[in-house]
Amino acid sequence: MKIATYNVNGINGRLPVLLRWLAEAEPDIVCLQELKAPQEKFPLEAIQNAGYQAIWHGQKSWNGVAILTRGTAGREICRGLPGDEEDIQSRYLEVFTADLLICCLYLPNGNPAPGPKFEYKLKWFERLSRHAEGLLKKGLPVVLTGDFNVMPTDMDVYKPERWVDDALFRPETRAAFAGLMGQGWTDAIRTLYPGQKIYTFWDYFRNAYGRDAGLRIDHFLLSPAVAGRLRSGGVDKHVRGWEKTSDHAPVWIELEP
DNA sequence: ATGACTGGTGTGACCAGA
Repeated sequence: MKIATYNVNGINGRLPVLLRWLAEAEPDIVCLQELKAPQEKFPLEAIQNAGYQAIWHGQKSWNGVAILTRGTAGREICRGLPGDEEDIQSRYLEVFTADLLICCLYLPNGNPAPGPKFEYKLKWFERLSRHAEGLLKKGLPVVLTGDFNVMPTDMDVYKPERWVDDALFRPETRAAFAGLMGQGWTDAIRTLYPGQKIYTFWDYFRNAYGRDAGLRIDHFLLSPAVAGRLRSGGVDKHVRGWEKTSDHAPVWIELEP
């Protein structure tokens, strides 16, 4: 069972890259973020022709998340992060498939910090933690994955001192992530590669990819039952080097059957 | 310290991303 997460940064502009990567990587389940497309502009036909069913939550211009499943369709459990009726941003989607609860998230960027966007990020994080704790307490087999917009530790940033005041790396943000982890989640990629430099995002600016000036901000958090099934994982870094590519690379894990 | 790049929107002296 291969599960992937990929912030595509515009699903329609990225469609050739996405289809090429799907054919190459052959993941069973894919969480996508930053569709940047309204609900009716999701390229369902192309996705279906590639062999996938899709459940998605679009939004004009920004955000947007989707969960693709190979072959059979998943069952939608939750659309939008619970806890704030007034939050209309499309950043969270939950689907049950292959006996797993797949939670696809796009946590707010939060810059500039401090400010209202950073406050929104921290509140969103609180809501996520509350919801995630509920899932754990129910003992569900959960894969909580997506673009968290957090570098958890110094190891996850090419130059930590340059990022200490950034919303992705401020103490409050890292503390929120640490609090979430403290509930009992397993950071799959860090578990597989302890002590290694491993990035999932490279800025379009300043030849960041060429210099390997990256960040690790796309994560897989596994509930205890799922963590015991973790076999392998990685970042498809080469995809970041393709033409017309996203600033993120796909990240994936494989679970024992 | 600043700005560089990209997608979407719509043709902006735009916004937002990270």
